[in-house]
Amino acid sequence: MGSLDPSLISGLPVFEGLAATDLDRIVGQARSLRIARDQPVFEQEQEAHSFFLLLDGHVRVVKSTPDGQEVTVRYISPGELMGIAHALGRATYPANAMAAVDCVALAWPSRLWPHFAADYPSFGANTYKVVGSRLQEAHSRVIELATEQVEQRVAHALLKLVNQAGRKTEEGILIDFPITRQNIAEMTGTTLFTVSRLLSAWEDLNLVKGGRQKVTVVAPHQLLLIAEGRARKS
Amino acid sequence: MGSLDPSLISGLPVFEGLAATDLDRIVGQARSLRIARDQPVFEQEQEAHSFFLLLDGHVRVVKSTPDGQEVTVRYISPGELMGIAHALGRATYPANAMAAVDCVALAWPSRLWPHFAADYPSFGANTYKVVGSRLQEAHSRVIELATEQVEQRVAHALLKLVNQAGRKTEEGILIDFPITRQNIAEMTGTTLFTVSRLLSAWEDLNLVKGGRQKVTVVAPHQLLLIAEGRARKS
DNA sequence: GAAATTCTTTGCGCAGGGGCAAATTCGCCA
DNA sequence: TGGCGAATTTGCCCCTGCGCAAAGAATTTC
Repeated sequence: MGSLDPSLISGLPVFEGLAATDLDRIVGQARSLRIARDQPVFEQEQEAHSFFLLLDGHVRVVKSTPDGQEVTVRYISPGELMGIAHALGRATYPANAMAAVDCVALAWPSRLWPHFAADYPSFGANTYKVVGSRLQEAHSRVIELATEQVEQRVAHALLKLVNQAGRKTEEGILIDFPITRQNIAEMTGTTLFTVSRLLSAWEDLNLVKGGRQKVTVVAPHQLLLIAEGRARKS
Repeated sequence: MGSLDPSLISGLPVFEGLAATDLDRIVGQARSLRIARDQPVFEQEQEAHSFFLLLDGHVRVVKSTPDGQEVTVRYISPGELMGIAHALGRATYPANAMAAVDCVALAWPSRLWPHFAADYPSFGANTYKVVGSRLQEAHSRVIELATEQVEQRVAHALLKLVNQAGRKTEEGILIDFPITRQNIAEMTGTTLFTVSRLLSAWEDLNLVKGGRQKVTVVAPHQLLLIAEGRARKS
């Protein structure tokens, strides 16, 4: 067990409303681990032996279809839970999780999950809230996919990324981990070609700035207009 | 309060593991209500005053986008919970629910929800399982929308409907409530025109049998081939 | 029973966006 | 520093599936 600063952890939403001593007991049972970039945190269909709290880095959660296509379910940011299969009533992980950059996480054996939920009601309630809000997110994505054009969806995806992992630079807001056109395509249900074309077009309009495995959003407000389908159609 | 047969209710998954006396206390606090066809059960953005258990009928849950498009989130069948906004940490309903046929439901005031979850742990656990499985369903739909063609998605939708609300007839399996091409389109992110064309084509192949607000699946297995993209592409 | 509504079908046109190939650029590693 | 592999761009083609309009059934209403 490494030397983790509890003050960094106690402020997290997952632990809200938890007594300090309870927090200690929970965190005390975790092991901390480091995951190198491009290494899996857990894998689809594997037995869900652990659940995790990401402390640092970014994790890409991807579902693979039987025929080999991949769909990115979400990106995990620091402070978020992942691999909580047991909170969904599953014994296996529903997706692959890959470290997008070098990461640090806490891990608990899954068998502790029911005890935590029972012994520390606010922890239980908090994690169920997580599941609830992910359900709402998922519904939003269904609606986006069902009603929006590719251009809008890609714009939405960029804005989401920037809000959740944006870092200010002098050029604009940079997505703070390596991300390929293919990755963006997997988030939006399109192809890397179409994403590339869109980014090129937006770069011409000075809305974004591209780069290898890199996107910087220059004009978020304009992008929002596109995302909402309110952009002037040239 | 009407005269409801508790034996019909005690077998439901939501109440699994619940002592008979606890079940009585829960059901005793419900009011039962009848909802006429095409009447709302609850409406998007309304304060979530109640949550419901559908006893009979079918309810269509639809989300409306700001620009007026509608996406069907799911169909509720007898025995299922609906309007459980509070289990998602919401104070308002996230969608519109319309009775697809005349329905009977139980309703509890939402403020009882936390008490139920606390006082009857298996009820709490069961409902969280519901949320968990709906999250998984939602992810499946995201994947379908992101990776499958319209033809596959419509085939999937029909099979889903038939599994959840199919009634055997001499012609095949009939979807047991009125459903329009438009409704199917809203489930699959396409247009009523495309759905109509697909159904016409499938009718020519004797896979389904259409009708006004009616669909009968004649050859589920063939339809499954289409749904999985394994149909011979003529 | 006639009219009005609602749902469905189908033709026609076309654009959004996927697929593929080839060229190019970038970053890394030896 | 030169070369290799991965990521990206772009051109070209074409097909899926949407939009619209108009016509045709099936129901409901008066």
